[in-house]
Amino acid sequence: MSQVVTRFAPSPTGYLHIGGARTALFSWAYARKMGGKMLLRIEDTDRERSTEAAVEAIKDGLSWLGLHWDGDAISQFGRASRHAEIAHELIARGHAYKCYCSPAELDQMREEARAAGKPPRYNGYWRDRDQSEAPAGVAPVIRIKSPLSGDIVVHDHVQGEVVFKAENLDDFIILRSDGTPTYMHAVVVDDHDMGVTHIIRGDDHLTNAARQIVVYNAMGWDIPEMAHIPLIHGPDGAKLSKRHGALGVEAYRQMGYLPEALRNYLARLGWSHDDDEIFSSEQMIEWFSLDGLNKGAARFDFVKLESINGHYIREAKPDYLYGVMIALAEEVGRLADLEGLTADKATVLAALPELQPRAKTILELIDLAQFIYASRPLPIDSAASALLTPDARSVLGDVRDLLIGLNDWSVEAIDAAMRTLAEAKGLKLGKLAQPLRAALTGRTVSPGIFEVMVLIGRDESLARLGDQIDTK
RNA sequence: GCGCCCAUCGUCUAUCGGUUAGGACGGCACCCUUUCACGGUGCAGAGCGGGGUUCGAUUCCCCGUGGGCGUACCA
Repeated sequence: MSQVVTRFAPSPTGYLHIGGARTALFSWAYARKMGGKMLLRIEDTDRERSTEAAVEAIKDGLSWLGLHWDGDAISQFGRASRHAEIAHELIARGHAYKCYCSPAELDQMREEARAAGKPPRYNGYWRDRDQSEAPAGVAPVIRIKSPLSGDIVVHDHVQGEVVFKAENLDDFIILRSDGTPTYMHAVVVDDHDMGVTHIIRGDDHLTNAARQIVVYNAMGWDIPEMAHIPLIHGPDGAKLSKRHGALGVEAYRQMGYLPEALRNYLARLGWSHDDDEIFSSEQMIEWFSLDGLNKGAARFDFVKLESINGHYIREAKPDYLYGVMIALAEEVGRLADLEGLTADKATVLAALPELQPRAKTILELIDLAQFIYASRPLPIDSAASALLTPDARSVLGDVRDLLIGLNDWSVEAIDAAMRTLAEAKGLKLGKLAQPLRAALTGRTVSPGIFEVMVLIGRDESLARLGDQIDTK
């Protein structure tokens, strides 16, 4: 019974957003570190907003990031009768009661409290009132009896001891008038029943923790260890918006980020292990501890994410990257690229070591590979065509004559021949190389142009060169 | 309004009373160089403000300021 059990409990009202992904990452890392389990519970009690598609999106997102949960995902909605059972048990124990107040009466109470400079709260009208006074035809809610005085303290691994005065908490609803549980109640019952020992969640739940402790105490249940991690903010320090990165993890995949890079980046947002920046999942598990969690909110920074992504692209094996490129081209509908990458697989694989250091995302990697399968005559972008002046084209003519006579089509041989030619004509090598690059790739940026020539081969190289010399 | 949380370079962070306040991303300069990257070297860049406590505070306490979260028959 000493096994650690954590849980990730998203509500399926949308995709797995970036903040949720990080919460899951920490819950997962802690469970793995402690040799315990991470459970997945879908908080779908809000029937209006919950969708099956969102459940799948969340599971897909977790799987893509490599955050595997133990056992089957649990539906909170499916446990409604258990929640109701506990609510009624609480009444029987004298810790809860039925309340018949109307929304209008509730509004009035809140207004009065606010006017008195107090937190807006329920005033306990039905707390000790006899049920015989109940109005006819009104379905009651069940409220828990929150302590009237004293402190409720949350012992938090991140925030420390957080004290809430009992008078600031009201008798909140645990069971709605339609018999369904509220979040505050369902969470406690589920965490208890699931044997959760450590609750790791966003600190937007910190005040909720105090309310939930009321339920734990009323039932006489042990309170799990808690760690409320700070939220992720946008670059301006305010709430994370879509423009700032509050997207589903699949959006990151579609932008060309590698799961290991996103995972690594997210881990460093609010958690640290000395000065380590780059680490594998295994290392994170080995190093992870609740003590390493930060208290302040972190801002999301796409630039740093890109940098880390670039690192993982550089380190990756070509065949792995090739697979990711194919899958991504298909996912985002880049059919021409999908076709070219598939048709010229061997060349792409051979070119990848040249491409990798130049790409920050998989999308960029695909762009960089386009010169391989581009069909003639190549589209020339504006910067490249600016390079193809009449003078440059005439130089390219000399280059072509030289290359036609070249027997050894290797980087070394081409390099030597080109340098000799440049010297003979009194030109810097760049004067030959840049127009050549424009002609062979249609761009001003590419891997080493001699490498490009070897990659696409002699015939294709000469043909592309010819396209630029002979037209005009 | 009320309650709670937070605060080190632009950003992510190290520091757990004594440091020239360290690293990473980004920026700038230089090197490498056929372009762009990669790589290498160097530079600039921070303890929110005010009070305490202490021989000594970035670090502990209080106030202020700024930001965040919560305040639902949402989760």
